[in-house]
Amino acid sequence: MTFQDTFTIREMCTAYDVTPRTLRFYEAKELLSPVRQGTRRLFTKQDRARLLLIQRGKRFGFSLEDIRQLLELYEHHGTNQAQMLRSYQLGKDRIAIMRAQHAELEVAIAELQTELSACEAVMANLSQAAE
Amino acid sequence: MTFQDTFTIREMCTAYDVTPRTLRFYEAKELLSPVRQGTRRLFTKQDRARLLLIQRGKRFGFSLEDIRQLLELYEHHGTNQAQMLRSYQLGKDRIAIMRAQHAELEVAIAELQTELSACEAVMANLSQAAE
DNA sequence: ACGTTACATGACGTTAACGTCAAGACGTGC
DNA sequence: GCACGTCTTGACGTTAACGTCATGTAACGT
Repeated sequence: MTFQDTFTIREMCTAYDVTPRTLRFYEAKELLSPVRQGTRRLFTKQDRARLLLIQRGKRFGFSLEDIRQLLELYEHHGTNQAQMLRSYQLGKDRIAIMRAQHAELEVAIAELQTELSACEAVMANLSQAAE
Repeated sequence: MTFQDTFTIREMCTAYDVTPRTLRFYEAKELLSPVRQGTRRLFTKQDRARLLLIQRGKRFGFSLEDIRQLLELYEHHGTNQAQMLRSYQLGKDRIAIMRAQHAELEVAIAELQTELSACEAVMANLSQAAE
């Protein structure tokens, strides 16, 4: 009784809230590499980790191609030195972008909060005037 | 000698690094509302502020439609009460998303930094082995 | 008056990231 | 052994956010 720690495509879909089409699309774009049992896909633990990174990257506004290149960085197994240096540089650039984004988000959040507070003040006045 | 604080489309493009097509597109989508001098567009100070918010929103991965609705919040001038309440709620939702994104970014940055450090270690070994 | 820019409005093309549908293979219960 | 559900591979459709012409006009220098 060998216990294979793999998910079928349907299991993946319910677990990560995506469609089969999306998973096949990601495979075509070389973001995932499920193994095959006959003709069917079986998604490994690695695929699941990758999918989490993909979804996170998307929330940050990265393109799938951006993400694909970043994934290489997270798996410098069979990569040669030149390849590794490239993805390292790419990671460096990306982390700089993310730091900038992080700082900018703070500003944006503060500004939006100010707007919301102003909005609340106006609405308080309105409801008071209605009495 | 009246000094109009407006930009032509070309001035906007060079100032904000966008194309004329982009500005016209934003106008069509009601994100900008330049005044007209005859047939030509003149972008006001308000348009410039809006454009900055648009570009920032895009960096956060928001769609133009998301941004358009947020812009309404920043200008509750002629809006009625119902309209105001809606954009207020929308702002509430959005700021929650942004806060989550902010927290998630910290994690992602830390993880990526770990990868980069590991990468540096490997590369240091390689260059040492080459001696 | 006239050629040169700068701008205008369509209208069609493009890319990313999937959605949707058609047609076939594959295992599973009965 | 066959109906059924789940999977497969194409292939074409769709939406967002513009790019890229083609064609026309309006101001401006000479």
